Amino acid sequence: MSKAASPEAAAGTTHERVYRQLRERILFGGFRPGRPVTLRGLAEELEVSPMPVREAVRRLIAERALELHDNRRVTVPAMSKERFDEIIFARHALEPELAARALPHFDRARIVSLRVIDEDIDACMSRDDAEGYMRTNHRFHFMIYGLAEAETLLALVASIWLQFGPFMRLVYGRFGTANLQDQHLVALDAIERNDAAGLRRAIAEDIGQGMRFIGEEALAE
Amino acid sequence: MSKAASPEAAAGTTHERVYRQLRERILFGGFRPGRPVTLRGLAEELEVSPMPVREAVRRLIAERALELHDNRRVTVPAMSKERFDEIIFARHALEPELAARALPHFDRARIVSLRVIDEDIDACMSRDDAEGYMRTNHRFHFMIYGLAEAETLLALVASIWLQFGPFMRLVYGRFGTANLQDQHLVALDAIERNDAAGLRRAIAEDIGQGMRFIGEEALAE
DNA sequence: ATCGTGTCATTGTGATCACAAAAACAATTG
DNA sequence: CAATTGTTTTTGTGATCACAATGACACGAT
Repeated sequence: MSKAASPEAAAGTTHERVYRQLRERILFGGFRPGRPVTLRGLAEELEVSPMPVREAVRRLIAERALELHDNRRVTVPAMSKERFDEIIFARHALEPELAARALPHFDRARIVSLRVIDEDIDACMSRDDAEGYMRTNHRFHFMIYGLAEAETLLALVASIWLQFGPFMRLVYGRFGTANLQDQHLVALDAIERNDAAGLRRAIAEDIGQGMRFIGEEALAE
Repeated sequence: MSKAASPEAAAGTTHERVYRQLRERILFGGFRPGRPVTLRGLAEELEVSPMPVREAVRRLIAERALELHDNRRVTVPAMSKERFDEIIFARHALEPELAARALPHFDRARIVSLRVIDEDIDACMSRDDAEGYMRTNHRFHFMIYGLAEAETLLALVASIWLQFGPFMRLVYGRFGTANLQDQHLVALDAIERNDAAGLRRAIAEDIGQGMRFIGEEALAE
């Protein structure tokens, strides 16, 4: 058993732990786009030496979750209309497929926990809990995608989520989450009916609607 | 002007140079899949200290061009039928779109140089020059994709190419490139006719045919 | 011969230091 | 007061060292 583990190999190292912490912050809104991120600053904050931070940051730069400017300064990338458009396209191109591939691997227990997650999402939305909404929404999608047994595609999608995470947070923080609709019930029904085409449509619809809301609110041209 | 450059920021650093060298090797067949890659070994070979190699390797791991096992050993990942299938899907999902987006940015000069590249490809194929074929084929595709002005999508595709590069090389080295067909002329004609749908089809066809050849030869189940 | 066992070399990881470039700040000038 | 210059601090980069874990290898027992 010397093969790399699915989520991540070489677990237990410091830079792995740092990587996860930074990743969480990026996904769920710990960083504000444009604000510079310093190695020593993070190191002190996370109480580790600058070294593992360097490796974690370098990795996040490669995943396009952070951006290295030619001043050698590192920031969370700002969103542009063009970039946002590319992200929407990539999500539409990959995520419905991932969901469809996950379909055969669902069982009763997984569907139940997916419904529980969805209820959490609704709860967060109604109490306008932006971070909670993002966390549970992320969990909902990646619980599905993770069942697809398609690591390569999953990695692509994970990288994409890292890229619009901070921006999404910004929008929800400004405009609230209360007037979002829950599109996930349609997906859940499709899963229970084992309806691949329906699931694809539901995921695509969820992406289109959620991203349209964000785009219209924050990227008005 | 403090924005990051398109291809890469912080150019001129040692780890950037090392990164490019390793990337070249991976794309065009310097490494054999499964063979372990050591930091100190590469450092000595490239005549740099282990430090920049560490950063470059970490970055390539994040791009899934290298794989970090839980023994903490780094290798070029082996190809599997499942992974290959995911790669084909992702290429079909992204590359035709990139080509279509590049279409408005073509001019006479670019079309000419694209034809020149295509002639080089044919030359390499007929003399069974596997590495030359891969280099020119890569240049052909990324000259098109690079015109799309879609950095986010381009990065996804670049990562995918890094993942099947070493495997492709293995196949061509074993079975030769002589019996490949040139599918690029169809694409070139579509570009000249400004025919987006036709270009999409041509790129998709090129992917399907090339990958099918590789898959059938090397991944017979 | 084959399997265990102990030794030794090699590896990735993390810490620390040195340095040059960049940014932040202060003093000075118009 | 605004803009500019000069100084100081902070930053990323690269080098080197220490260390624990892993792999390679030779030796010996069954």
